[in-house]
Amino acid sequence: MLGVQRKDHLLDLLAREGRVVAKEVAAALGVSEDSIRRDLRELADSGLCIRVYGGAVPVPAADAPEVSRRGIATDSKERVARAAIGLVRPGSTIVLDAGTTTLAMARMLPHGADLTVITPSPAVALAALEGSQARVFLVGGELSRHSAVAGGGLALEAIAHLAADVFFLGVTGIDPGQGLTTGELDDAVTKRALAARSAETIVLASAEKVGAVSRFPVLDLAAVHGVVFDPEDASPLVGSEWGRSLRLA
Amino acid sequence: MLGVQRKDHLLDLLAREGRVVAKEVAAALGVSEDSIRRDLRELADSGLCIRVYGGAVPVPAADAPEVSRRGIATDSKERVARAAIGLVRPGSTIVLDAGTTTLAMARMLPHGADLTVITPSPAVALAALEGSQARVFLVGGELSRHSAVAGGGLALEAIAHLAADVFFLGVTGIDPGQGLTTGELDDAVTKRALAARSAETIVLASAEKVGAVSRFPVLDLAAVHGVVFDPEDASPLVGSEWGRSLRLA
DNA sequence: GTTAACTGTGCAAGATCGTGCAACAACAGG
DNA sequence: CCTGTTGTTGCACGATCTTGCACAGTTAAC
Repeated sequence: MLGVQRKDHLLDLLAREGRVVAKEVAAALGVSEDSIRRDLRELADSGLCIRVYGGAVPVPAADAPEVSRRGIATDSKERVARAAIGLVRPGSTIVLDAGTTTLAMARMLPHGADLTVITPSPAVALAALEGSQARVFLVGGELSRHSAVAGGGLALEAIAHLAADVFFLGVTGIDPGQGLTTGELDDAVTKRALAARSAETIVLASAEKVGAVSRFPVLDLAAVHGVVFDPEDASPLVGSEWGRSLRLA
Repeated sequence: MLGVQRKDHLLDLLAREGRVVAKEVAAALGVSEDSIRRDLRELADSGLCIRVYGGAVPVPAADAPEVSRRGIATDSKERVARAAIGLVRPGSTIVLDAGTTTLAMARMLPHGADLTVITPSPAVALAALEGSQARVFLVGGELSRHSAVAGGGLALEAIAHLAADVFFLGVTGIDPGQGLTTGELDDAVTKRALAARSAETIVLASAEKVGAVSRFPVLDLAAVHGVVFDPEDASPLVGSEWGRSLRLA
């Protein structure tokens, strides 16, 4: 029995029965449990299954990479994107962050506005190229598996040589106390670098972000020049003095 | 027993049983395991099988949904992509050019092969990220409006700092006299830079490219290490001495 | 808290791999 | 017919990989 056949069999079992018990498979295939455990470990390392005590289970759909969530935009994100589009000045150079809100923005870019778009997100880049006449610059780097955005040293090097008028920043948390936060460390670094090379930074604040806090800090609220809230967001934070001051900042 | 007969038999076994064990076949055919191993190695180098410890397995078919969507009769680009996938060695770093053939390759990348993928195409990058476990590096730069591929100074600078094992090159023309050609000047420059940073360059030659000539030269045929033709391409060029020598180059 | 099952690691035996080498056959040119 | 060349084949050998076992640490269950 070839090693690859064993792994195929394991993946097959995983798909058909939703679980694999190391002991059972070892007995069924006539190999030692050690080999099965080794196989499961390797499959888990490749992200093809999840190791659990006694065997393994398939990768849950919820953990699927963000790429598959592409295209789903809540109404709130659409409204924020539309509002942000109003801030795009003809002839300017803008940076569009990765994320569903900026992806929505990329699809709404005005025609004939002589825009230059810079983005670290391949999805946003393609949307901007297809949906507008803008020149599109793609920031290179290693793509994060979770949010499909370029980051790392290569990206920082490229960003250091760029300059833009407005940076439309997407984050996962916007909180009066904790400031702007995101779920990936590398992503936070890239966002800061983009902000540093832009004359203005504007945060896109769809409803579910307001009041939320993620793991890694990106910027202080004082460092941004504006926040675009969802005009229909009824959150008390948006209506508060905090929200108002940010909106006008 | 002639060498070609042995290889035919191996391919037959591969197709019928889904695997080949070197030891078994050697005993069955009455030749040494070395010869079988040599055959399998050559078949693997041609992309006709995948070498594994103990024997070999067939090249994995394209993803099931893909097949069902497009029917059994995949087009020339799909067949070339499939054949090229067989040349991707586990653990290696590959460059995937922009184009529909390389896009098909990105969708077929083997799981759990510990690959690193470098590409100047956002569409290829997203496909690779979505369909495999590979690390994906995106080459930045200005996106050409025609083929959505990064190019220009930024791209060249980024490419200069990369290195890869194999570059899967897509062009629009492959001609014995004119060599490899493409329709955009900037694109040709990018392709050359990628080839210069890769240990090997392999050209993807779907049927409609063979014998065609485009405006801008990319490389001489002598500069590439292999050409993947469509196995079902009946063009006289492919069967000619020219096609054969390239195929084996 | 105790017990049994499970896990990762180190290790040694065996299988397999790639390479270099020599023997041999097939072939072209003189 | 002879000879040099080329290509194939089997063998030897060191390197690498896989596998099962032992053992100690960890986890789940009772």
